[in-house]
Amino acid sequence: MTEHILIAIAWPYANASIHVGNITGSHLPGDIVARYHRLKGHHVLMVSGTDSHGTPVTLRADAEGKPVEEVYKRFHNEFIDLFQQAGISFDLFTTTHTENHFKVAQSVFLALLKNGYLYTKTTPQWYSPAAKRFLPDRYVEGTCYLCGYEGARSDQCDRCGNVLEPEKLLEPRSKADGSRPELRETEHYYLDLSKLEPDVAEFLRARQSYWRETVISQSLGQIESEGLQPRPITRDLDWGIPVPVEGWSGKCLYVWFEAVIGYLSAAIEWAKINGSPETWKNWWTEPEARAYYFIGKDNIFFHAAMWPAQLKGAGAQFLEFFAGQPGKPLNLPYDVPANQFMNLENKKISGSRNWAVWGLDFLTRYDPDALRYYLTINMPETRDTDWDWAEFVARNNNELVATWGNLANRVLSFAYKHWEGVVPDPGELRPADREILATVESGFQSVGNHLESVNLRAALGEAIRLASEVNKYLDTSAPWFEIKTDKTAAAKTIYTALRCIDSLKVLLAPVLPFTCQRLHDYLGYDQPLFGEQYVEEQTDSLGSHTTLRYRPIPAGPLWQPSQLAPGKALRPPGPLFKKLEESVAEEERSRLG
RNA sequence: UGCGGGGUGGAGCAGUGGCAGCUCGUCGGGCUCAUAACCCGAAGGUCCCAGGUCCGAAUCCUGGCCCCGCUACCA
Repeated sequence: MTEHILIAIAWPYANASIHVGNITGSHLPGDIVARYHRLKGHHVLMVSGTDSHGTPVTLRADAEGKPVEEVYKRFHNEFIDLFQQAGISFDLFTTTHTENHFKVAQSVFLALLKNGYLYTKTTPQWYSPAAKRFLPDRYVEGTCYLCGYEGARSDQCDRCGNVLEPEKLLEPRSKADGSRPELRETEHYYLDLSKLEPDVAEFLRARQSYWRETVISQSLGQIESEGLQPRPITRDLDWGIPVPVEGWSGKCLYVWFEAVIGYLSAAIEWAKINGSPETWKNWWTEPEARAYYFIGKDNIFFHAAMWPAQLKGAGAQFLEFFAGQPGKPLNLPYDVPANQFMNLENKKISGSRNWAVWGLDFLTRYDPDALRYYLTINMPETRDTDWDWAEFVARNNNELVATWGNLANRVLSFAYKHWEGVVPDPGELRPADREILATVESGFQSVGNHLESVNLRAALGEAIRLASEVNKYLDTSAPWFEIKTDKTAAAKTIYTALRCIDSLKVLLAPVLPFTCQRLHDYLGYDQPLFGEQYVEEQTDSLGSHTTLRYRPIPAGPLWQPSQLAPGKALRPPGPLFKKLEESVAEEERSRLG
């Protein structure tokens, strides 16, 4: 049966480049699961985009003396470049700065308003007369009214560790320009999360059995101990989505509220530019559809508690405001398999200190599948992990190159050399041949189950273990010996081994799409394993924005054991991976900091 | 202070009640198809410490010690 799978990936913020921690945290795991479901023949919709709004972007633009649009677009285009090179195969990677997203976000707001989940409240906020704007709490520094520390942020003191009431800060100054802000009254909308708390708790309890422990404890656990408090969802800002209420000009939807709505608006945009504007509903309002959200641990509460509250609160009324007619309510997340963090050489990644491995920079020196392999086998699924350059080199050489790459290469070159470039005819297979085939083919269940439940390390480990089984089989059968005395026996061995690597190619393809495609070509196939990524410009009333898209191949399940036919023509093989010098570790370490 | 995550052979990790496992490294052997790759074997652990529960604990309970994160625009 064909399923609809929504792969929702965290939206990178438009004020910093993407590093390996970001990639292993959300983009790569999402892509692996998406590719797996595509191979299964399911209908996958994988979306994300650049989170373009908010104060940090405007401050950065001010600092550079450039228009804010220019700054967000620079990062947006950089993200697209990286995702294309790394094979992060979004059906649509867009941005929050689109006419469509504005309308979708405003419709969610209006639905919540109509359903009685919003209220307004007036509070004092720090206002900068110099910059003529309100400042976010963390951009106001001053003296802590509890301990007297002079470098406290208005919402939190670094020295005494207390959470502060921003308006009580002494000697306030703007972090942007040092000027002295003043308190001004301002009115904002609040999402009454306390009203939605029972719904959110029920939603989480229903999923408790299969969600990651860390995610449950940080969402359900926190709600049970502290409850859900109302939160403001608007800000005094001009770079963002206007509040769709008369008399509220100069105020925008708060980024935490608005950006997550991108998962919905991107699906809608995708359907629209595909010329089938209603199809997004297959993923969003059909209850059997499953939505997976790939995020880092810092985002757990927003995705596992707040976003479900927004969706539940908007409910069927979303369509009333968006399309002018009522419809089904929106689907809540099926799973939020959040990852922990990846450190770098035992220290926390820090962009500003250049303690980071940047995605684009990495790909100028190494291949994308080497990156994807190391990030997957070392993915922070249950705890923080560490990127260690020496380990990267060792795993690349010992596992990727030696166990898997060498297996494919030795089988292919032997076959190509001794059977004039075609798959040998094995005749009747021997018990040992059938046994190794059964072992490898069991991977479609075992590896598949791991991918299905988003245990990607385990999935990859299992696939590599199966490759190692084939190496043992080859050693036992020794076709290089058989060929001297009994070419028929060697044909059985090599045919069997070819079928094994043909199957392993599929099992590994979600993690290693580039090299598996190469192997697929060597094995003589003409149809590709996956569709292709391409860049396309979209135009709307806000101007134009670049999108990264994916052109799928005709549907049909490829996730099944090899059916390699004897006599099939092979193509001249070559090594799939590059072995790395051990000196690489030291060279790379010297780039840090 | 508080909250969270950890302490398992040289390194990195898996393992939540039943003979302690994986990858790498080390040592010895085999093979020569393959990117000096592949295969076999060996050495190496009081599973942080001390109590407790249990027929039985790395795994559960109690107490203690140590490390890391939450404190910076930074996932």
